[in-house]
Amino acid sequence: MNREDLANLIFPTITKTIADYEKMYPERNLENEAKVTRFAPSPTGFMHIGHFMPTLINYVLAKQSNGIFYLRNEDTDSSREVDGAVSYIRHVFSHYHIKPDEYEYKDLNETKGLYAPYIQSERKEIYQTFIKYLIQEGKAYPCFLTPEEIDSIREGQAKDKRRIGIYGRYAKYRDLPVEEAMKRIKKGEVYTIRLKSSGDFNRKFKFNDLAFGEMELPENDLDIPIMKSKDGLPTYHFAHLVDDHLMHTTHVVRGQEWLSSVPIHYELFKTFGFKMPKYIHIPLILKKDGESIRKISKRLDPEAKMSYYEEKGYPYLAVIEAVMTIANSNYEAWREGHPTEPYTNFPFSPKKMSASGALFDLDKLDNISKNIISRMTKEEVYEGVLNWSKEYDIEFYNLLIKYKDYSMLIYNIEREQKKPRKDYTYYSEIKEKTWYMYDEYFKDATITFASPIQQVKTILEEYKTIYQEEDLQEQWFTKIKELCTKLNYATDMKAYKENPEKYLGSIVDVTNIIRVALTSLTTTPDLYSIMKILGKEKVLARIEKILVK
RNA sequence: GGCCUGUUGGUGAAGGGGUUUAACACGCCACCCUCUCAAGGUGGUAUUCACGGGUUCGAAACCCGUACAGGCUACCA
Repeated sequence: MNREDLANLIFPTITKTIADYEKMYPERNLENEAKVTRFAPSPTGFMHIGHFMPTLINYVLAKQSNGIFYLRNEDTDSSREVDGAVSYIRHVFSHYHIKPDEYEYKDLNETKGLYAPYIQSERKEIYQTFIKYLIQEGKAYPCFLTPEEIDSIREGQAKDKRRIGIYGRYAKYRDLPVEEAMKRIKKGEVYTIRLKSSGDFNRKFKFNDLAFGEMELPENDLDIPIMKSKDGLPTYHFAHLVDDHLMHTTHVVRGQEWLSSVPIHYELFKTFGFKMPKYIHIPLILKKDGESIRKISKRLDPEAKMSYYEEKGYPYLAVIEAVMTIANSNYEAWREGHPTEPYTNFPFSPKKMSASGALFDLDKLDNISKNIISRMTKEEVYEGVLNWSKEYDIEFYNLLIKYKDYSMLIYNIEREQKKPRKDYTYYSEIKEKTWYMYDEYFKDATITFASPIQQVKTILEEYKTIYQEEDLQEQWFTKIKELCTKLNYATDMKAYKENPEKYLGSIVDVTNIIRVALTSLTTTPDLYSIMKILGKEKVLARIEKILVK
């Protein structure tokens, strides 16, 4: 009886070798500097902003180096799996125009890429081949510790203030004779496979993280589980080793919470003699909660969910720009110098990444978004609102379809100029800011004036007589001033403020009466533009409606 | 408890020993412009870089300690 027999007892159906798989998944044929990156989520919840940042960085790194960005589904924990998590990722990717070069969508029966399967639960045999090798080499062993035993070990360690985990003398089964192990397995005892660690916790090794720089970490000496008893699937650490080796990942971009697992990964790669990918650990996105700061939470913070941004109707690029700004401190400066280049051209530098967690600033996002919308053409704005309303406001959507050109005129107010208006922050806001332009909504508006109704009527009566649709802006404004003079309103605020008792009011009162009559609101974009778009018929009808009351 | 990482305004941050009386952007405030908004313009907004020591002619920057925050410490990823 030897380790070979033990390996065969545990994995009777595994006949391939590691070399076989390395042949099946050969080196990628890419340029020298090309980076191979991946987004490898576990489908245990819906994608949130904390996933989005690493996704973007991975994507940018691959794109700008003519490399490969692939999607891998890390579904090794079936008990925590959430329905729809994978299709939601697909949705987010398509919403943000992120196209993975390789992926596997089981529900669509769609696979792309030569390193498939990209779903971990379908790679069981591959992992087991690697584990079998370890057993043969005596570098892994079946462990018969029960959960209860492990709990009591942990309790004991905590009580004695010792390091917690299965290592050294706590690793009860690491030196169990092969015969004994086989006997127990044959008897049907439940076991997990653990790595037989050769590390020494008191020894340090040097590790270079591309974001954090060089650091010294203690070697791993934990006999970590690499295969679960329940279904023979590997744990995260082991799957990471196998997949990133076979898929030839060059750069792993992941959240900082993984930094403390590096010693495990280091040992795993060393054990097999595989080259480690480069690591870029990125800061967490945090949230201020009263006085304290914590990791952003899907449960507590609506803005953590990717759906938040879609529902509000931020242009997809606004969210990307905002995240890039957090990810790399010199992104904004680069953007200023390259206003029209795709963000994927940004020379991303891991060294320029902050090492501490960052609060996600929604004000900044709003500002970025406003700027992006202000630089769009009227057609692009229309497209944006249309797509948004199709999902979230079907009534408005129908109106937009009906009044396409008319709506675009509204979006074009003060747009085609050097410094365009910036009043739309996101698409969901546009209806709130333009509804009065549509009779369908305006008919139900309540109209109240700040000035006495007699004054209102006088002004509107007079205005009706001077209003000419074809007037140019300057002509229109001259007429307004003449009207002011005629009715004893000051034509400019300075004059009015100096002698308020001399006048009935100022030009502001006059224009605001017209504004309210036409829109029901006291704040709108330029009145002249609004009237141009409404057209003579609507303008007069809306004025008449007030006069007859 | 152990290990790891961090700490510069309200936010993201630049800066890695003297050119910093701390850049830039967002926010906020004030004023200007103005038919109301949105913009735009001008200016203000950290008595000083978590704290305490040290090194130095000189420290936000280098060293040590402390505090605080976060992460990990699962047959979760």
